[in-house]
Amino acid sequence: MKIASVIVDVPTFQTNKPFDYLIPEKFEEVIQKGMRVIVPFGSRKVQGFVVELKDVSAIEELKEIVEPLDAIPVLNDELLYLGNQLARQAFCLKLTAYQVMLPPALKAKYEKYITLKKDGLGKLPHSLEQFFQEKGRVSWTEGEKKVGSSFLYRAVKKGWIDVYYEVKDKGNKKLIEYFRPVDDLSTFKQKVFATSRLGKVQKKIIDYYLSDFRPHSTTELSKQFGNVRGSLQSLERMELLKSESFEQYRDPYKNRTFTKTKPLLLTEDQKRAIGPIVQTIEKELHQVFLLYGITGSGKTEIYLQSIQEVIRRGKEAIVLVPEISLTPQMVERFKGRFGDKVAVLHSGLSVGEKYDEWRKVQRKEVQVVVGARSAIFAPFENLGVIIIDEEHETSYKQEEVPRYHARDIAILRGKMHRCPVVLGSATPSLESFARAQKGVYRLLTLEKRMNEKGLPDVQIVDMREELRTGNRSMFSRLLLEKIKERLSRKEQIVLLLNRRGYSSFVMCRDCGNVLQCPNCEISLTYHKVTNEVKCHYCGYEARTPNVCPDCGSEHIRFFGSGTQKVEEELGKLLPNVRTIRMDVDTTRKKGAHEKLLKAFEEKKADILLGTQMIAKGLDFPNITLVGVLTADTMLHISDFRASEKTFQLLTQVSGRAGRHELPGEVVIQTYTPEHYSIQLAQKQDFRQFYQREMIMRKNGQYPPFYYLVQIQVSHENLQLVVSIMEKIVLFLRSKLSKEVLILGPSASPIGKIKNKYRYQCLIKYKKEPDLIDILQKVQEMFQQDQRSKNVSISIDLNPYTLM
DNA sequence: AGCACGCCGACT
DNA sequence: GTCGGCGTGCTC
Repeated sequence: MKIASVIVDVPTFQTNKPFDYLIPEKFEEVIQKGMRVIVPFGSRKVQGFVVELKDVSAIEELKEIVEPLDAIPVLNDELLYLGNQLARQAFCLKLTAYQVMLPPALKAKYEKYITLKKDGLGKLPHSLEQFFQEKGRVSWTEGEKKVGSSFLYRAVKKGWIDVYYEVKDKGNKKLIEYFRPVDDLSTFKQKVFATSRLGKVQKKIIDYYLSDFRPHSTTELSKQFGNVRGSLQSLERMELLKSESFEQYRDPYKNRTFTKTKPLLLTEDQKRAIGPIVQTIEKELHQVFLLYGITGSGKTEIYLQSIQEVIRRGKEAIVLVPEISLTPQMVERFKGRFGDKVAVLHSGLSVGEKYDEWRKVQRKEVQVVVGARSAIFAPFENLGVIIIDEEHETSYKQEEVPRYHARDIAILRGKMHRCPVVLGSATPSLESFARAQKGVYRLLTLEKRMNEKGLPDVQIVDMREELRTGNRSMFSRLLLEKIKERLSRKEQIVLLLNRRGYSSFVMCRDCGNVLQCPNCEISLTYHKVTNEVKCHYCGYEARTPNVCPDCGSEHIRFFGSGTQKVEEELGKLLPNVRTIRMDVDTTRKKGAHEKLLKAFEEKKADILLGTQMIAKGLDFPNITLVGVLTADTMLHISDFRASEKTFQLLTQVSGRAGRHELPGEVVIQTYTPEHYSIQLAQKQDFRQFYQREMIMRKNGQYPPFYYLVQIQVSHENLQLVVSIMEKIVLFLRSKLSKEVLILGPSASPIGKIKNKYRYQCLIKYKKEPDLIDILQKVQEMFQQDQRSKNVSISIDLNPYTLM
């Protein structure tokens, strides 16, 4: 095995295949499949993944691998297989697939350097030459700043300077440096005695060691005596002390203690549900379960006890939760039960923290991973169960390039490990429930709430009626009255509004002109605090104009209400009310989400006002009222899942009220009270909603009756976009079967984003065995355009947003 | 991605 | 006649 096939870190389709390299003799024992290596590629050095070892290559002249980057492969055989599968189904590069499966810390960084050649002596500007004298080499960016890139290019041509690349090995592991005495105490004393001269600081350090004879960390010593690095190094040279480094994990939960919990006694309902799961774990069978349990019915306890069984058998478990509900509360439940057997992976962690948590898995120091979508790639090798909580959540589908669904990966892994996959939800996705009905998944149900409490009382308020009777505020009389009632009882309230900012659009009352983003086909949102209008798609910001830019009229008005406006209106109606606002704007900073929730938990506010991010996971005993300000905002977007999403959101948010001793109430305000998704959310009747919605989907030829593929082309040039899209559709029509429905080409619902026009087509199909290969061809056919003209063609299997 | 090579128009 | 723009092809 002297040759390694390597996928290089060059993100283009042209290089999306293995390149062969010779393994130098000194690394023959070291280099394995799945490791990262540095290889020469053209004129530079790049990172790569070894995907195969072999003895012969079709290529005549091979270059040698420079060096390995890992001691243990970062991708095991299963992950390599998953990566290839992912690349195929998500139409992405193998490289990209490997990268999403790994923590971002392992992604290579490159730095371009220049060095001075003999011929360049005296030819460069002073500022640059000085640099060379000081450091010997200069980073390209630094040099560029000094003398400009064109000069540098010329200097390279003239042979004055050399350019080379370095793969930056980021010291990812956090090391703690210790100094320990070289000898035992008596030898140490003798040596000290024999040493003729000791500096002042050195003496202090020696005394410290004499009083406490054990290793001390550099940080500890520095705290005592100031900056002592130099002195310590001298002592090391005198062979009194010796430095040692230990790796230390960055523990995001280090200052938290978790109260140990014991398995709870299961209700009859729960026992019935967990039985089949445990059986499949015991028999080592693959089976997908849909655990349908109403809010508060104790799904988490079933997860916990299934995992317990898995751990007992020496196996491992992955638990996926939606990012947003990965709150301390959730983490606490798992850490409380399984202690340090748990690693946590979510986007709130720093790059280093993620890397450390990931490595705990790699080194088999933990048996459980709780995490968001990408945690499905946790490198366990002996999985006993995979759990996906809130299975219906759209955040399990990655909307960027590798467009994968965590559920699909979970099932793939479940098959390979012969273990169950448990999908849990109070409002399952239609797709999953339909599969359960067909027997593809096995349905398990929890129909009762654990505490035997009834579901909260839900009331619907017709806002048209409110308008007719002269109430033009955002709050119906009923909701306002109930808010006041809770305030006087010192109970807490959650208000949901699905729109951030102040108002959703700005319109001129004279000419009807709506302020639009200059780069996107989207109306601008008014933010009062900064008096700006913003585009939530491209980030465009501008001062709010005083007059209409179209007709010059001063009658510019704001329509629709966002969280900012509601907050303001609340302040006017109830002057002393304490409100916490939670939306993308207030939770941008790291840890802000957590902090706001904590403040609410500690009753520092009466009302929690937020967008859908508050709908999940919070479980505070004092919440007795949930208000949904406008239930219809989501209903009218052009999305075949609009009703489903509305039903899910209303049901989920209703579940926030009255989870404990105090009974809960929910008020839903709407302009379309007759709509079935609102009516059935009131009754919390999932099954009936399912029946109704399935009829709609069947008529509309949507999932779960048809599978969907979205192909989207975007570019600055509209003609180009249209012509490519047309060619694609023509090609598809010629290749796909007659039963397939191809819709389009048509402009995307948002026809332009960031100055790029967007066109799309939709494929609806039931069975199309060659589909992936045909779509792969589409990708290939337009490779040239994608590269040279910068056209982007995205193919999305089972898309979740059709915007 | 980065780089070389080749072709073309524009300018010293 | 040379400089520099871009389209194309190649990197084991």
